[in-house]
Amino acid sequence: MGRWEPNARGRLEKAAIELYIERGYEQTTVAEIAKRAGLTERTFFRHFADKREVLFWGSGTLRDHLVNAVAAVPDSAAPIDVIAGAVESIGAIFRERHESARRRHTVIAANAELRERELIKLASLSAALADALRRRGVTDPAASLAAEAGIAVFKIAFERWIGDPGEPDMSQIVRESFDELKAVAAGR
Amino acid sequence: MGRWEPNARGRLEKAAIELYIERGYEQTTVAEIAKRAGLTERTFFRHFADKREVLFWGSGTLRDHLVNAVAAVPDSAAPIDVIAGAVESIGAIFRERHESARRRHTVIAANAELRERELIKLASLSAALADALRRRGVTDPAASLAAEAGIAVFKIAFERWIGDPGEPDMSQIVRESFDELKAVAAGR
DNA sequence: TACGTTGATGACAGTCACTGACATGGCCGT
DNA sequence: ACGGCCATGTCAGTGACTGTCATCAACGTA
Repeated sequence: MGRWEPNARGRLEKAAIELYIERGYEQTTVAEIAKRAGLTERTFFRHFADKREVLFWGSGTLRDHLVNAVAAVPDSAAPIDVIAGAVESIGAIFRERHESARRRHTVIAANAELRERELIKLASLSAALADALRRRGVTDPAASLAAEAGIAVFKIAFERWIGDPGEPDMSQIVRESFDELKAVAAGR
Repeated sequence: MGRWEPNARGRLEKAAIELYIERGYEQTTVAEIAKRAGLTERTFFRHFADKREVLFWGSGTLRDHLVNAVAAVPDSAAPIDVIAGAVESIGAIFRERHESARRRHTVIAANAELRERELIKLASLSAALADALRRRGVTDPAASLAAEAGIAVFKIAFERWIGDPGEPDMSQIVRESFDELKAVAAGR
């Protein structure tokens, strides 16, 4: 048996999310999170760069998934369809997590600092998508525009998915939203 | 003559920008800003909600301008062209401010907190544009998508304008970028 | 002219996010 | 058995931000 309980990071994450839900993000101190996890404040900051990051550290996985998904699309596809395919494939990741995603989204939506952090994470997804397109030979500004538009679609599709308890498949909503984008951009 | 020097807010803003450029945002304390402006730290926080906001309080003006510009476009225009017209009209505001915009952008780009704040300000512009479209009868998700796409174009056009010292007219770049977006969305 | 009100600022103590430096003590390889 | 490793604890900071009360010129009003 170890000197310490295992999975310190996981305990901190669980404690933080519980407290953010119970009493709100601003009303929760890092000392309280650490105490509930049986650790000290200093240890919290060894695992997470700041009080917000505990809700966002998983976004690296999402970025890697998107980049791999872009690489998997056939070379013949147009940039916007490469992006659409990659964003659609995210649906599988979220399939079993509708309820936890909804809870997390509620916490984030209630606080401006957390919304800021969410936006910069989405911007980093966009930057990664644009990079992946450039590696396929797509030039700027088309690469940046396709990536930004794709993330815009993702944001809107995600909110619709969160708001619809009966729809487990985000991919479907993403597809519809890309079609809407194409219609809007065509001036309809 | 007043009890205090006039234009406290303006002095604070000037001092803050100078210091952010001279030694960087993180290396500048609010106490130093206040001292250079001949005021106290407490007074800084009466004029600006936080240390970042001093670079962003002007964004309300931009939002109002965009909303008015949307209202000024003929009813017959498609949503994406309404947004394009509104975003193009921003060019006039920036025409004489190429150099100060570039300096400000350099400061923001160098710091993650400031980039976060910039993103949430852009998101609030997007929300305002979507509202303005809804008031014209455009329904969701078309309104949100057109607004998000428009802000995405603005971000990209703005960076190109900043990077091109010989191009004083952002409107031209915005127009080209909207055309690129339309081409990308059409699968080209 | 006296006087009460207002509003921007100062002074000051306090909370909390975050950091650097050093100490502790099981674990693991030799 | 020993010695270094590493996750954690401890502690003393710094700096952003807030609440509260004091100050005092300006201004309106009697």
